[in-house]
Amino acid sequence: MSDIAKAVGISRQALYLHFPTRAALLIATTRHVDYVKNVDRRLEASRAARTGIERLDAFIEAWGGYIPEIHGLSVALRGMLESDGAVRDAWNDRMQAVRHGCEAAVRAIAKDGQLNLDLSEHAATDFLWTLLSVENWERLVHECGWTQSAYQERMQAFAKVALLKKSALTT
Amino acid sequence: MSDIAKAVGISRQALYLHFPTRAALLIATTRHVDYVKNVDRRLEASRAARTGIERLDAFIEAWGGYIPEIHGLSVALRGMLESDGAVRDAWNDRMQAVRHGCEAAVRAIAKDGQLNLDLSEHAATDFLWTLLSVENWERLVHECGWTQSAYQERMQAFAKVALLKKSALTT
DNA sequence: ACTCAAACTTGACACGGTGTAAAGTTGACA
DNA sequence: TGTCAACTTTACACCGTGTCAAGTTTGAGT
Repeated sequence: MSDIAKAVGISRQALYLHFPTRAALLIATTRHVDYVKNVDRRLEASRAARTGIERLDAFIEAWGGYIPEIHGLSVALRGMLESDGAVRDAWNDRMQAVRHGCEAAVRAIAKDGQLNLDLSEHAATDFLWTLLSVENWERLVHECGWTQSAYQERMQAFAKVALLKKSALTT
Repeated sequence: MSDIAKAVGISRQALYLHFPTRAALLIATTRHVDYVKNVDRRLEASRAARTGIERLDAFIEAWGGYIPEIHGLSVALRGMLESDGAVRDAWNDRMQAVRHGCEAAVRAIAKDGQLNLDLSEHAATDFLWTLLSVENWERLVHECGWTQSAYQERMQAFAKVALLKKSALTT
């Protein structure tokens, strides 16, 4: 809080006047970033897709491209997940938005009759959502040194082989 | 530290006599758990496998079955990753052991000529390692409610479709 | 130009958790 | 009996979060 106040050029107490707790500041930042970067619009851009596969690709591109922009914030938020309920709620809320995107893509694939027969829609959503987690992005891009475009292409490929039935893969 | 001292039945200061810092205690705990549960032996059980695919399955079974046992500890450790270099080293060291297991499985698959042609051994290792992260296990088992056996089976299936070339998948 | 409220400042303090320091107790064993 | 290690009690320093109170600046409305 001191560091932020210093950076902003106000006193620490003025910061507390605006944001009663550190958690509140982070949550407000999350909301603000959402507003400025317009996550929801990005995620729903994939709605335009006609086929399930197109939708999956579009979703992975939109979300995968968004992760780098929120990464720093997500690290700060995640550091408080256990200790602070409000942060947990804010984080879960955002992650549920991502999950809905995953769910929609899976449903579109299922509608096309192309979902892997071994998976329920629910399990497929769980897996896609997990695959696309910020943590996995961090590991692959930061720790393993994948480029952003390699990340996106490979995730699209992995998602397809995992979620689609075999007959849909040669398409 | 107070809570632990209380639970152990000694004074907080006696605890500091044994472990100079909180981080040291966690690291020592990690070492002890490793010793008691013998991770390395488990992970290397997959060495016996004759084919790459067998090795992959055995590794996922061994590591996947081990995660629940270290999960609580891993949560504590991860909470200190940013702030404490020694914790980071200890954690990275353990994670590198897992990565070596992944690498060995990937190499065995490549030796069989069954590795997905779109992936280098390195990229395949990166992906497998990421797929099998403790964080993903948490998300799927705790948050999504997958059973441990569903986790293991599905991870084996996902790993195979992601890493093997198409001609090896019908086997 | 004056007033008033909101925004902000300074300075102090409480609390909890980590880690340090010092002096005293206990018990084993040589 | 002496001594050494393990432990205890008590006290304190430091840091970060959050609170409180009193005083100052600013600027919008009349």
